[in-house]
Amino acid sequence: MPEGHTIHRYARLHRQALGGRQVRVDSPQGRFAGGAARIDGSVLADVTGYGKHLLYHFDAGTLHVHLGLFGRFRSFPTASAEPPGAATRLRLRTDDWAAHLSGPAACELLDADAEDALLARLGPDPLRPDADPQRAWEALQRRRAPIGQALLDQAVIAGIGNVFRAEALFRAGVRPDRSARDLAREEFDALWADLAALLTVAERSGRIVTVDPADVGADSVEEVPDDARVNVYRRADEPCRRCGAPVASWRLGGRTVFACPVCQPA
DNA sequence: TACATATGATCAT
DNA sequence: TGATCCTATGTAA
Repeated sequence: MPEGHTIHRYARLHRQALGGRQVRVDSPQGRFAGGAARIDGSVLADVTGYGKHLLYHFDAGTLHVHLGLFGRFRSFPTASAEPPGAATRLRLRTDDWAAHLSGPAACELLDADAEDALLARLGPDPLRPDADPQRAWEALQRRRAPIGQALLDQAVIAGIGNVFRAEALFRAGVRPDRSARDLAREEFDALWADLAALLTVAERSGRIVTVDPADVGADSVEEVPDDARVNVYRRADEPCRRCGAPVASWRLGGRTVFACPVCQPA
């Protein structure tokens, strides 16, 4: 679930449902009880997403949430909300609407310095209007790591995860183990623009679709079936949708990467 | 019931 | 590079 599109989608939905209102905050699980008590009942001025980080700007303090690999929100009209499970680290509620968070890697209050430090270590986020791709280009010039590894580094580009790495490199025809600094500027520009486009579609729809709908017999992104959404991610040994060659996978930067050996030549 | 795996990141070695 | 943390899910035993 959680790459940058998920975070920005939560930010938008939570801003819409809870923004500008007094929010009840608690921690049914108990592990965030102290922090929750400090912001409980204060007004949620805004919710912002930056890369894979969510910031809830309460009058009484800033709440930082990072979903990690497992974190997720469930939301419901308050009247029909299910009882919070034993793993519900954080619950946000108004009279109308409730969100339950489980499994986050981070759920904590940040002071202004900590918030600045957090944002300072992130690269530009393609989903943010203020993103400066030049910073990402310069960061890539400084690395000798492969591009597939650099793309997962949040200090290079914020918000990219394992699915978008595999899919954007496939669409760019770039092999993940090529050196980051060997990318041509035109290749980088196209990659950035494609990441922004893919993330935007995913933020709106709530799912990652990186195939051309026509390639899988669909008329629109919405009509692409769930089992045909991506080109290479988690499709090891299956035929490439473009050329039919078996999709390859290997470990890169501690994660599994997927690529077509033919469409992404060395 | 247990195990493997996962769209993440950090810390130790 | 490996261990570790967080939770849910699907498959094997």
